[in-house]
Amino acid sequence: MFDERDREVLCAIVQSYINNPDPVGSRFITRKYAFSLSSASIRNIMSDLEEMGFLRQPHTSAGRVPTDKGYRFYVDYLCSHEQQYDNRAFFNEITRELESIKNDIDVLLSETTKRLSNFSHYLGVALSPKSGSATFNRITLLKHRRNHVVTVLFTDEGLVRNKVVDVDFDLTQRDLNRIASYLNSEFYGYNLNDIRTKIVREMSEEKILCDTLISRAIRICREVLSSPSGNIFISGFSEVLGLPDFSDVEKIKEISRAMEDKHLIIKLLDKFSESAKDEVQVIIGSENSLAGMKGFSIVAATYKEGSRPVGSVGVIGPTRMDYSKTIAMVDIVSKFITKVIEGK
Amino acid sequence: MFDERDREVLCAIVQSYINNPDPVGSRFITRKYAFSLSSASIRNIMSDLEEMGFLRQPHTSAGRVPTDKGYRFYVDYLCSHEQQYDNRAFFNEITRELESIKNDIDVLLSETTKRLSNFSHYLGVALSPKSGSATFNRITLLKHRRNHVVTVLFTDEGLVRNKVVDVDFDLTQRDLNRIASYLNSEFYGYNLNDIRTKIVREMSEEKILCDTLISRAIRICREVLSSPSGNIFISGFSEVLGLPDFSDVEKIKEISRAMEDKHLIIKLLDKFSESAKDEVQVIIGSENSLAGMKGFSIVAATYKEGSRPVGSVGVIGPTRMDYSKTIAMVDIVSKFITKVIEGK
DNA sequence: ATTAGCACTCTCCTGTTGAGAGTGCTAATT
DNA sequence: AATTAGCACTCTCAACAGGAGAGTGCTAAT
Repeated sequence: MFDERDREVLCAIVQSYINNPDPVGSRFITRKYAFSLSSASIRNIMSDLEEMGFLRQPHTSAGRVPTDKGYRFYVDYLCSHEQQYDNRAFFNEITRELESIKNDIDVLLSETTKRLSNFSHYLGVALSPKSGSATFNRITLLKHRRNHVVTVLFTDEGLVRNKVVDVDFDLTQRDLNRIASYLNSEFYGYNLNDIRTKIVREMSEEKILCDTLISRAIRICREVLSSPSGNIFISGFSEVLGLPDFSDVEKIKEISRAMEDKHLIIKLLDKFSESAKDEVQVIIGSENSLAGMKGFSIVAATYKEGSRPVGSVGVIGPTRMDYSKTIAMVDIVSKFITKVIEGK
Repeated sequence: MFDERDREVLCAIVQSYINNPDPVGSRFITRKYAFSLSSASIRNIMSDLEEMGFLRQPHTSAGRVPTDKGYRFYVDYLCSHEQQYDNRAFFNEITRELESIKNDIDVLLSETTKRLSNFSHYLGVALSPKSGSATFNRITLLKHRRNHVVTVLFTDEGLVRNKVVDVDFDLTQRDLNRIASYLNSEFYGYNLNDIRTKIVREMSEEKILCDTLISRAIRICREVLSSPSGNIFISGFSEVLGLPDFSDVEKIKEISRAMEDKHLIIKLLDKFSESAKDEVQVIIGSENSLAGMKGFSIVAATYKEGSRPVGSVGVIGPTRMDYSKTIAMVDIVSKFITKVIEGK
C-alpha cells in the first residue's frame, strides 16, 4: 500500500517543491526525474498519496503540494542529511570568525544567528543559557554612589552577570564586603533556581527579619536573581523577505507578528532545551500548535554545558524549507556553540 | 506671491494627506475645509503651489500630494505643536511605567522605544549614551578563572560597564588590586576618549614596556575601552506594517533594509547628538542624503547629561507622517530620559 | 478676481476571452 | 493486472476592452 515507488514520487515532489514553490504536476515529474513511467501512472500514484494525506491540491487542475504530513515523512524517512558544499563553507566561516568570541556568550549567539540566517536564508534564532540551572560560585558587591550597589555574580560555569541594585539604606564598602561574604558562604555551590526558592522560603523566617545584615543581604540577592533569565536573538528578517514564500504582504505581517511575540518563541525554544534529545529536532507547520506559526517550520537543537543542555539555537522558516541543508547547519552550529562554551 | 490663503490651502492639503494617503483634489478641499472659494479657485492656487514646488501630481487628473519641500514648509511654519489628548496619555504611560527603570539605561531606552513606536505607529529608535565623553571615576578588577579578569568601570555620570577580559598571564587578586589602583590614580577625572588616545601614545614609551605591572594595566585598560560605544534600539516594525504606506512589498523591503543597516542609522542619530540644538529636529525624505531612506522622515532629539547631550532618541516613519503629534512625543520622551538619567 | 461649464485624461474596476497546465476517467495496450 | 494513450473537463492567469469616477486645465461669463 506504500511501496518504494510511491516513496520515490513523494520525495521527488517534495524536493521539486522545495526548489521552486510551484505546485508540481505529473508530467513535470516524468520529465525531470526520469521515471520509467508515464504521466498517467504518476497521476494515479499522486492520487493515492493525496488520499493518504501526504499531498494536496491547491485547486482542481493545479499540481500537487506537500502537506505537513508529507514534509514530516520526507524529513523522517526520505531526505538525506549529507553535508553539502555550502555547509562546509558555512562551517569554515563560523569557526574562523567566531571562535575568538568566547567571553561574551550574548555576542557569540547574536553573531551566530546572523551567520545562520545569512547562509540558510531563513530566520536564525537562539536562546541564551538559562542561568537558573547555573551554579553560584561567588558574588562581589561594590559601592556606587549613595544607595546604589553594583553586584557581580560569578557562576561555576563561567557566567558573569552584573546589575546595579537600588538599596534604601546607605552602606560602606566594608558593610558590603560583610554582606557579600555572608552570601558567599550561604549559597556557594547551589544552583540559582534553588537559591531563588530558598530565598522566598527564608524571607518570612524570624531570624532573617531580626538581623539587619542578613535581611539586607537577602534583599540584594533577590534583586540580582530577579533579572530576566533567557535572552533571545533573532536575525535575518530581510533574508526572509527575499523568499518567494513572502511575496505577499499578509504573509510578511504574519511572520513579523510571530517575531515580535518573542515570548512565544522563547517558550517554544525552551521546550527544545528541556527535551534533552541529542539530535536536531524539527517541528513542521501545524505540529506546532501555536497559532500564528501555522505556515512555519522550526529546526532547532540544544547546546550544552557539560552534558546538560542550557540553551537552544535554530532556524525558523516556511514549511517549504530545505530541510536537509538546514538540519545539517543547525547541527553544526549547536555543536560549535557547545564547543566554544566549554572552552574547547 | 504667497499669501495667507495659499498657506491655508497648503496646510489643508498636507493635513488631509496625512490623515489619509489619497491625493487630495480641489473639490475635496472646498467641501471638507469650508473655504469660501469654489473648487476652480482652489485649483488655481494648487497650480501655483505646484509651480513653487510644494505640491506635485502623481499623474494628470489625480489630486495633489505634498513634496518634501511642502512638508518642510508645513513643519516649519504651519503645523501647531499643541499637545493632543493622545500625547497626554502617552506621557502618563511613560512616566508611570518607566520611571522606576533608572539603573539600566539600555533597558530604559529599549522600553521607551517600544512605547514610542506603540503610540506613534512608526519606528521608535534610540542611541545609548556615547561613553566616550563620560568621565573615568574608578575601575575594579576581579579575578575570574585563570586568565580571565572581570573589569567593572565606573564613571562620574553613574554609568557602570563590565567586561570579561582575557589575559595571557596568571594573576592573583592582590596583583589585580595593585593594577586597579594604578589605573585609578592615573586616569581619575579624565574622559574615556582622552584616556584612549593617551593609552595609544604611551604604549610605545619605554617606561611602560619595562614595568610589567604598568604594561599589564595598560593592556587591560585598552581592552575595556575598546568595547563598542553606541548601542542602538529600534522597535515597532509590526506597527509600521499596519500603515497604508507599506501595503506594497517593495516598500516593506526598503524599510527593512534600512533597519538592518544599523550602522547608517547610528551615524544619522549621531549627527543629531552632535548638533547640540535644544529642540526636536526633523529631517524630511530626501533632505537625508542617505540612499535607502528616500521616502522616510526622521524626528529626533537628544537627551542630556547635565547640559551635555549624550545620546538621541526619535522616530522614523514615512514622509507622510503626523509631524505635530510625533514632534510632541519625541519632545516628551527626550525630556523624560534626560530627567531619569539625572536621577530627577 | 472669481466661478461655471466643459472637454479631456488618467485610474481602477469589471467582464470577457483564449491559452496553458493539469487532472480524472475510460478504453486500449502490454 | 498493470500501464498508458486519449480526451473532456476544470481552473488559473494574462491580456484586452469598456465604462464609471475623479480630477484637471482652459475659456468665457460673472
